[in-house]
Amino acid sequence: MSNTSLGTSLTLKDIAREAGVSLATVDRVLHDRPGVRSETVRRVKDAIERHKFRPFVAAAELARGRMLRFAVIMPHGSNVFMQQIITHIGDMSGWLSTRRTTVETIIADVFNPTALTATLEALIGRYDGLAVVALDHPSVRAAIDDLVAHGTHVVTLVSDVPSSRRQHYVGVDNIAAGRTAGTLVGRLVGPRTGRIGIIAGSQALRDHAERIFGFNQVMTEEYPDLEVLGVIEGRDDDVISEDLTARLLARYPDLIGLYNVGAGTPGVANAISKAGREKDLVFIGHDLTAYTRRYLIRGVMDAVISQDAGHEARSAIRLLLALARNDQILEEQEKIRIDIIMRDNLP
Amino acid sequence: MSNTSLGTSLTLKDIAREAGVSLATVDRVLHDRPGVRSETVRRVKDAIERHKFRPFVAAAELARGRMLRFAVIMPHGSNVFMQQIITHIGDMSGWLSTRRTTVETIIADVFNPTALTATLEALIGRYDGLAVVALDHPSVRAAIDDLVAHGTHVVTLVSDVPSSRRQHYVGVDNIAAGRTAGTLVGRLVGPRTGRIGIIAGSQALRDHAERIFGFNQVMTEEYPDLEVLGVIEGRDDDVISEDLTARLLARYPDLIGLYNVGAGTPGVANAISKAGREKDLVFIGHDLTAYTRRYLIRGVMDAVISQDAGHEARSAIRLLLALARNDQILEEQEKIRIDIIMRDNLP
DNA sequence: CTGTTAGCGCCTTCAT
DNA sequence: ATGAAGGCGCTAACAG
Repeated sequence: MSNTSLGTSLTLKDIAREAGVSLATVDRVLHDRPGVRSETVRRVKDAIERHKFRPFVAAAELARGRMLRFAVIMPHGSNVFMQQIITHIGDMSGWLSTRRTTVETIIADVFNPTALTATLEALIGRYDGLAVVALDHPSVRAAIDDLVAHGTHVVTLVSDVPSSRRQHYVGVDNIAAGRTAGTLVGRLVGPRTGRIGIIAGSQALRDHAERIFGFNQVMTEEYPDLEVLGVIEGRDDDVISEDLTARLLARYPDLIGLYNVGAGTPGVANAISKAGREKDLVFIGHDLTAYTRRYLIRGVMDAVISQDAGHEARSAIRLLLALARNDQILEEQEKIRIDIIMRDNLP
Repeated sequence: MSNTSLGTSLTLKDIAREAGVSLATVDRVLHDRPGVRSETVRRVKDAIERHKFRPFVAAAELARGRMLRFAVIMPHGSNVFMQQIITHIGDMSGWLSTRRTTVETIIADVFNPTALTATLEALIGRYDGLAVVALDHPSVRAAIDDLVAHGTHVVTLVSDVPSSRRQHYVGVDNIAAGRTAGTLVGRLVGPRTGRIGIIAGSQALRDHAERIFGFNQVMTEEYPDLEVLGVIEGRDDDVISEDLTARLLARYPDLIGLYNVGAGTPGVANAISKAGREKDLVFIGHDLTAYTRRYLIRGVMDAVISQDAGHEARSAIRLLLALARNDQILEEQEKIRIDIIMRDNLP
């Protein structure tokens, strides 16, 4: 029987007494605020350290008094995955209102650097925290850095801007996701040889490019017998994707595997079904939706690679909350996993 | 731009004024405490409903003043997965101390119903919340119900006691986990035919039995050409498992798949390596550990089916916290997934 | 540079 | 059955 926590709870007052100063001074030290002699700072920090004192977050929250304002910046359009994130953010509103926190969803043209930059710049000073689905572009980076410099906490969502000062990235490693797709295709086609097709939304999208990169890595390294065809761009559109897939199937009768990098999965699935290739073609895609769920159950799809939209939504909000209250972040909890979903482990 | 949360924040006082009563009365209604005329209750509830009022958790937490005491009841022994949970619980202690909450780990003989029952009974009235790795047995169920009746919040962890009054189960559906293993073996062996071996700790363990059940379900339904051998019991022990696996491999040269239901995976892996069967034998097991991680990378194992120990630990604690403070539970967040882990999506 | 003080919103006695 | 009032521990304004 081991105690994994501290016994009785100290308060600021105890530390103040210990260090021979007033409450206010301890508070200043605790928050690295100026106006305290370094000698005094040391004394106070000592006392804090000695007792492993951690202020009671509830009291701080109450005393701060202010409401927290967060915003999530999402792309417009009908991408199901993004819709899921928006829905999950909405699902938290009750929980958040109980914490005096509001979240707004701001729809922006995140694929246009100029537009996104303008949107971000206009938000300076208006929110305590921002979660942004951001394009990686110098002016966007600058806008993010500006926001952070002005005291807004920023996390990037789904798509990162690695060189910026955002305090966290909430999303997956897309190269690894692509590699996972590659391994699944390679393993599931088995000993057969033949061609493998790749359909992407656009190779100009960073996440799509990264997934393709990872996919090809695995294919060349480990499945040299499988011939990977050039990438086809379905622009994340069902109709276009169906059309392109149909042509591909007609043209290459020895096509044994298909990897859909982005959206448009219903289109691809339709083409496969119409060609009567559901059984023998290995088909892997991304994101769990009402559609892909059905395709898994029917056996049209063999596996879905997914990042949990709910987890990403909650993680972004949790991070912003922790940053705003400067509460401890449980790093492990905020790692987004690459989920492999097959028929039997559907959530 | 849509606001997903409430505007200004009301307080108890506002509701009190609205309903023409005092703070204390609103508080009573809010917590279903007795001593309020039903007519008054209605008036207050109306006002609360009308304004969608939710009390500020931070204020409640501060006012309550009391520290919360939780305990996690874990089996003794060296099961790595259980150790991971214990470690993750420990990792939260800093975060918890900031919330005036302590967690203790209690090691008990959870496989012995009498012993477990006694342990539980002795805990009545001593904790605000309990997470229990529990055996499903009538006397254990009774003990849990007793605890709940005395105001202790109880969640079951890893292994459920479905008929009890525990307010939550934190863990996975083991039948589905077994089915997932079955699908993976079936798909990964490809078009080959041959025999499939199953090694379990003990068929008397509920979770092992359920996994085997799910595994066999899939094999009979979908892979009738694969002959599944009778279950071998390695008692979750590396040495025994290695020995048994070695015999199996020697006896059945056409063994093409192996499913290890419980622990002892290093033993099984060793036997496979020594027999030089790493490449052609499909090997699936449970739980991500330092070992299984290495086996995935080396290609000895093809996939690991896992439940995230960190998630389970955090989920159990979060649930107990929410229950104790009667804060909203985000159900979706507490669902434990069956993770399929292959080399490329290793976390 | 440091201390004093008035709340923040809710819970909990204690009166009525 | 209901109300009044004093904190809980911290923050932030204001004094000194």
